[in-house]
Amino acid sequence: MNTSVKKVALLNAAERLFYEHGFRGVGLKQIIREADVATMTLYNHFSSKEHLVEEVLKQREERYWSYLDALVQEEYETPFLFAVKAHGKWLEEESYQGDMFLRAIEDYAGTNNDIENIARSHKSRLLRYFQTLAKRIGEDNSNDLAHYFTLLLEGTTSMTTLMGAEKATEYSMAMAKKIVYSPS
Amino acid sequence: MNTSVKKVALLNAAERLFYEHGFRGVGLKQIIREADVATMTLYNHFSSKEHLVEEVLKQREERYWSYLDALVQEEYETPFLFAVKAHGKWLEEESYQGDMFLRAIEDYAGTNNDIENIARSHKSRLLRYFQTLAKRIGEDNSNDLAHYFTLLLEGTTSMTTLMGAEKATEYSMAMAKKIVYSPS
DNA sequence: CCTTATATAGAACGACCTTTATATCTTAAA
DNA sequence: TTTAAGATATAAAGGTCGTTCTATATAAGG
Repeated sequence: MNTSVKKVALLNAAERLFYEHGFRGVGLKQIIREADVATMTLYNHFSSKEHLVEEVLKQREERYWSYLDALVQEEYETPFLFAVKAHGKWLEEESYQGDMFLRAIEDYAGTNNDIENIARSHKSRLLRYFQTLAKRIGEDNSNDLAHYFTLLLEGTTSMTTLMGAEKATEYSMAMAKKIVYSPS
Repeated sequence: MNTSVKKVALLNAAERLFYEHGFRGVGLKQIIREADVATMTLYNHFSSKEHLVEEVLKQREERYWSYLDALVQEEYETPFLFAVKAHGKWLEEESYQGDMFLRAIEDYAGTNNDIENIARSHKSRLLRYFQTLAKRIGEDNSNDLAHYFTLLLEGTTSMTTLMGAEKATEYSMAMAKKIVYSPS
């Protein structure tokens, strides 16, 4: 048994609470209570709150890419549009209120470099993902295209906070089509 | 003298610090120190930290619209593109690291409705602004267009955190042109 | 059986937080 | 000159925070 059931409970409770109320808006006491775990159990698995934040971010990144990969590979014809749609589904199910990684960057910038770097690396991976897609298509301005879609997904996430994932995705899909089927 | 010099110092210090480290990442002690003010002076002007947050948001909203209005009216021909550019300038000068209103919504959702409502009303005002512009143009799908540009600005703000305002604005301007000059 | 890992409850620590209280000082208008 | 408002310094209350400590319990593996 590599990962204990208690550690999983802690990570899940922490991810949910951090996402709902922000990293600084949640105390360890609350996490411990909701994970139904003793104080020292937390400190046996994570050496500090900030290390817990790091692990939560890593877990969320993994979940995000698993979710996206699984969906995107269903449809291979128009990977760009499908990525937008898949991201929209992720927002609907798991990200109704902003982006945890962006918040981590903002909350810990200049305070905790480890946390900030983990969050930033997730974001650069998103850009790299679109760059790979764009090159495969063989566009001449593939780097620009990748940036457009990164910006589009970021915008959709923000809009989700304002009007829900369904409407946000509806608009971002329409924009995505304009971008894909538009002369460069 | 309607607003005292100390109150202004408090609001400015608070806005800067809240923006840099988040509402919960800054204590009143730090705000008081950097505003060079006594504790009771803060409580003479603001009845609590959360009320201070409200006033900071109101001040920032005013500054944002003053900034945008002043610039947009310089060029009246293509108001959409110019709004994107003006927003980019705002990002460059005052918003290098995410959006304060979005953070307020996320940090205080379910905790403080007053703060959340102030932040949300700023966002709905942004949408209304674009709706007005779109109607003036006389597009048939003016409501969609307004949403596209709201999403575009939100995306640009997020991208600024990731790669700076200059590059973010460069890409969002290119996207804006594709959207404006694209068949509906 | 013994060891080791994992878990438990509960108290306590010092630091920091927001807020209130008290008492003094400046200043400008009435 | 008196008065009232604004600002000051200092202290402390009351709470929460992250973290550590102690001491005990359980269960699986060698």
